[in-house]
Amino acid sequence: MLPETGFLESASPELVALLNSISVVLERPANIVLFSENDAGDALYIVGQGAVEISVLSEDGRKLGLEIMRRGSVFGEIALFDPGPRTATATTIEACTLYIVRNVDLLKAMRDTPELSLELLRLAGSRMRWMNMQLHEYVFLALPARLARKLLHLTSETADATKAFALSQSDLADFTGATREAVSRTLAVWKHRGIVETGRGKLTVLDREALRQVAGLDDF
Amino acid sequence: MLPETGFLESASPELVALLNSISVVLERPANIVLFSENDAGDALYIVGQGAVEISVLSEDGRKLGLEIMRRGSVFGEIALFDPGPRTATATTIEACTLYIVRNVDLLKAMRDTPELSLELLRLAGSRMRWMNMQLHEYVFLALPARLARKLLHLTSETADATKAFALSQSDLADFTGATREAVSRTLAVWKHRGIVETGRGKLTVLDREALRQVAGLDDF
DNA sequence: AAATTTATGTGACCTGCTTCACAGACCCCA
DNA sequence: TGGGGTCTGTGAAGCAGGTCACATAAATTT
Repeated sequence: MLPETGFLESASPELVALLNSISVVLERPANIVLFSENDAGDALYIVGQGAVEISVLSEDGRKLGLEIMRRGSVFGEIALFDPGPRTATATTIEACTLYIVRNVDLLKAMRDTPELSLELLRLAGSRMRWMNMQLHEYVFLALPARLARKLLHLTSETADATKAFALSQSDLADFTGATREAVSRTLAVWKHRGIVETGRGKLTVLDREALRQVAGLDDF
Repeated sequence: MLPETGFLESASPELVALLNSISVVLERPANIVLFSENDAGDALYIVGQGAVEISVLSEDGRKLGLEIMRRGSVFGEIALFDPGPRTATATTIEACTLYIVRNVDLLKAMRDTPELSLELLRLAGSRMRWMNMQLHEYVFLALPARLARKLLHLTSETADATKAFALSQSDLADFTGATREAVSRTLAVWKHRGIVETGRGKLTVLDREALRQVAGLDDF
């Protein structure tokens, strides 16, 4: 059974029922590449359990992490809308239960039930807004602000915000498009100010308000 | 009558007919803001004649130019898929003939004719691919490569590639996310190598192959 | 518990781009 | 024909972040 969080929370019962009927369950261990940039793609994924990292790669091997998808998140849907190569790479970072929907099955259903298309267009629109925000942040913000935003975002989903979350500084560097050293130095300053606490491979946010300030999210 | 270039070239006769029947013609002089980031948006635009610049702005007034839309281009469609604030600003840079399609009209038609939804989803998908490319270029490429790509892209649409095209260095700076000075220095090097020729407010590409090399588009 | 591996902290230097400053060049129009 | 904008070219200095090079510390293996 599909989860009822994330995009599916706001989806109609009809769409959820449809997805349940045409999706295939897939179990995957951690650290498996689900698909890579430029692969031919013909299916979208829904996360049931676990976590999947979405990233883009440069020719010379650099990586930019975009998002961590958890229970209820939908990804890989560009291939549904416009068949062609994948634009990002998806890798499990925890053992996962995934639901796969092949685009031919979904397109067939959409022809029968136009309402479904409208819901999926809404999904497309929200994904575009999200991509626009990524570009905006990357172009206009310096490293400290980008890092603060990523930390706020990535820790917002854990129920207990004070709990440490598991990402190394190298991972954070990938997610902010910076080097590990630069992240380390920035975190050192914040640690000194009591904003965060760091440990090997984990990090705890102590003062979200201060981070929001660094991120430029307080002045409006 | 709508143009039959750009997205509409690959659209079905049914969709073109529909758009013709529900669109409203709008004439606008140059240098008019059609809509701004964060405006409420409820319509998409199709360019009949002229040119429209799509850009995003930062809080502190900086601007990043994304694209110049010409005959046949469709823009402003995020508001169609997912009603909400505009994610970019659209400004005429030449006098324009535009066709406006209100999203309520289009959504109504889509409910009746599911095939139309599939075509619009394809539009959504291609726009996502394009945004992904923008992010990719901005994150992984240094100024010279970004500038080279923008020049190649912006001059690819003119039939005669050797003809000068009209953009100042400040405009190019906005389109590459750099300063006017940095653009000027880069162009000076290229001019010296015979790759481009510059004039006040205009520029001619003499050696597209050399630009492609700088852009990193030749090694594969 | 020693040895190996992997993550973190930090100094020193380098570089690409920004910022500031100004000098010329072009263009419009009085 | 000349005078005030608006572009363009270029120098000098500053700086954020990258690169390189280790030192240390925490986990993992043997």
